[in-house]
Amino acid sequence: MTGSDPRSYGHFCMLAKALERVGDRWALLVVRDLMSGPKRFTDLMDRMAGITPKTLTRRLRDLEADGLVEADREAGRREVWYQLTPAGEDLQPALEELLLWGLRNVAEPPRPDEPVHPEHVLRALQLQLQREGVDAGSVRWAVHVPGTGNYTFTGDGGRWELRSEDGPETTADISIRATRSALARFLTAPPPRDPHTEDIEITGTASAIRTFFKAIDVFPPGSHIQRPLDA
Amino acid sequence: MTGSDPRSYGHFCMLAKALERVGDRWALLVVRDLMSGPKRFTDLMDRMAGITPKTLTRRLRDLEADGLVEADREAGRREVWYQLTPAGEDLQPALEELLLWGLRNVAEPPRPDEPVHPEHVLRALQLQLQREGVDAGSVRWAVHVPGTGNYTFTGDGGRWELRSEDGPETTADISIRATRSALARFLTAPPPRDPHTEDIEITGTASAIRTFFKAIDVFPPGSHIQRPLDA
DNA sequence: CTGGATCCATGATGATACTG
DNA sequence: CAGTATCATCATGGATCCAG
Repeated sequence: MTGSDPRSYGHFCMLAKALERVGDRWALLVVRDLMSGPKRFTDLMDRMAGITPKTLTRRLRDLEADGLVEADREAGRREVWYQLTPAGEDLQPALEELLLWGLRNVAEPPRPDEPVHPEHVLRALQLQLQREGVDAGSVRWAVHVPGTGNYTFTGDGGRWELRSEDGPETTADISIRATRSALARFLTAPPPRDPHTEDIEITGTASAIRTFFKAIDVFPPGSHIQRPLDA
Repeated sequence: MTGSDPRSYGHFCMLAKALERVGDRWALLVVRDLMSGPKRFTDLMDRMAGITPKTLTRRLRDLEADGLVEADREAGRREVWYQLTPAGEDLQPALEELLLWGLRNVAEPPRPDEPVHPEHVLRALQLQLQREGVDAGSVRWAVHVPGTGNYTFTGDGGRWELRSEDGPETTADISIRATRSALARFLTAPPPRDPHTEDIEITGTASAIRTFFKAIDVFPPGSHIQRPLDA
């Protein structure tokens, strides 16, 4: 009412001001997908199944105007690359806490028709391992998901990292190969997990595989403590 | 086809699932104001200037359905008290990170007509002191703001707390008395601050007041490191 | 092909007034 | 005190189309 901008809350509260910038529908999901590096318009369209081009355009323009996103439009090049500014990257702690809240409070198994991007599942695993302080020594896990690229999961003394690998497969302690949905089902199922699941292939030394299974026992959260019995 | 609920993102991503529950407009501001204790409908209306009763009702019903908020409707009593469930309280880390992001990235001084609630400003100060690890020993500051109640700010070895005081004024090292907007202007102005500002009254020993001013030098963020000099 | 824009439908939100 | 009712507006979704 007071503010010239109807989308403003008009409160002198930094949470309200934060939400004025990232509170719109899809906004934080755009930031999430740009967190792993610059992307093109169609890259973002692919990852965010369900968004319309109109809405994505609007979100990118808003985020750009608020200084969270930067568009690289090089002359003579077709593609437009969107990337986060420092202010955008600075949202990482908030995104992590929101993701962990979702992990703790709305953990539902994936529905059969629900699109799954490996990066989102692996990111959840990484944050949970980090949060629980799981220390599996110095390990390196390669994850291969046909159609969405390869990921490398590394742990070193309680510190975990997730990287997307564009190049050829690198050496790793274990190698996991699965479809998108199989990976999601495997990781979201409560322990104990079956090392010989049909639809997922894990290779490596028996010792490395045991280390892997022991580490991911903390995922999903609460599963190693207790399981509520319902759907 | 994909989602029976049109408000669902339809992604298997815990951040998306979190945003399905707290991503609606005003939702996180409701959670914010319930974080300091149970409130009535009109309490929330007062704090969230600009929300319409229809929208507040809708948000409370949604949050209740999602298990974040609980309504106490005692028979024979007019008032309805809303409070957070454990899942709702569990949002505190996420709210704190979002607030700190706002503090770091959109720090604007309050506009003259902008309603200010002391709790929001003091909460920002608390989080910043905590985040910066400021240790002022064991201190107790009383804040009196006519019309919005009293607050007690306590610090003990790097750990800071903010409480709303319903009862009479308790003993404290210093006592701050100001209007809403004066308090906001005082705290959001970059240091060095003037201990003898006209529109704010600070009482206590000279030593205690020095401790106070030194502690709040970290607020707002970045102000104690460097100030951009333009023009 | 990428990176959008346009048209239309609908649901969410805002403004204002009123009620059990 | 705690909402509901009504109307207006805006953001978003769905589908299609277009320019470089």
